[in-house]
Order: sequence, then structure tokens, then C-alpha cells
Amino acid sequence: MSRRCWLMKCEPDAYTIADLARDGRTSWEGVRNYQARNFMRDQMQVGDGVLFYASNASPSGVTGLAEIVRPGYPDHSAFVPGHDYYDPGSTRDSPTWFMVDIGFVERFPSTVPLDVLKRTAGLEDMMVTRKGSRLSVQPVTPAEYDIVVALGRAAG
DNA sequence: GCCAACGTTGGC
DNA sequence: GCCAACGTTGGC
Repeated sequence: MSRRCWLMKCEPDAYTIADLARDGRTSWEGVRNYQARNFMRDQMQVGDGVLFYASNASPSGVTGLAEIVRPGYPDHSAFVPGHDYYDPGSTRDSPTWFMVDIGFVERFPSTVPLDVLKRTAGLEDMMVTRKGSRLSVQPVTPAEYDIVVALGRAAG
């Protein structure tokens, strides 16, 4: 199977690429969107590349790279009453929500901002560059991934 | 903080 | 199954 690549969004208030660099790896719990859930549960494989995207930031954009270190498994935060991510519809016997673990790969010298992504040739079809795209876990092509990596390493 | 765009919910 | 109302996302 060919290389798979992803873009995963997170608000800096919640978690940043610097946090991931410090922690080494983290679990990606709390995704409550079925399309994103399906990608994590069904398609992500250990070693897949991840563009780490800071949303609601100044500027928003790709701040570094991660990789999948554990494929999809039930999001146990959904089972905990009172937890921010609690969902009574999800049970241990029949979990609704899934998560993956990601590991730190690289922090870019500076953010590759969304407006740069939007005007870079070859990235026209990336979901994140399209107006109104709210999906927090998105597939990207290896070609798109490589272009963003080059932008990230060139920046700074 | 504003608000447009989106996904989900629920009445019918 | 339609679709209006609602809550959330996320750029600005």
C-alpha cells in the first residue's frame, strides 16, 4: 500500500507542536465527527505522516510534523461521565468514537500559514484551503504533504 | 468577538 | 425523509 498522509487540526489553547515535542507522543481523543472518526478507525496506519495544523491561531497553519504511532482504538474519554468528551451513546462494548496516538517528528522553524497554503501551486485541492472546511482530520496526498514539508523547512 | 459555514438534531 | 433550528468550528 502506498504512503498515507493526513492533516490534523488542534487549537493552540488545547495542544501545540511544542507540547508534542515535549511529550514525544500523545493520544488524539475527543474527535466527535463521524468522517474524522472513520479515517482514524479505518485508515490510519502506524508510520503515516501527519501535518500538525494549528487552528484558531495567529496565524493558523501547519506548525510541524507528526506520525501515527498507534492505529485506531476506542476513545475511552467518551465513557467517563462528567468528562468534557463524555458521550453516553458510546459504550465499551460498542464504542462510537475512536482515536489514534501520534508521535513527534519535527517542528517547523515557523508556521506555514493558511494563506501561503492557499496560494501555493499544487495545494489547490487540499481540504484545509477550501472555504468552510471544518473537518479536523483530513487526508492529504503524498505530493501535497511533500510540498508542505518543503515550505515548512524553508520557512524561518 | 463576530459571524458564515457547517454538521447534527428532532418535529413533523 | 425533509428541513428548520440549533450548536460548533474556525477564519478573520
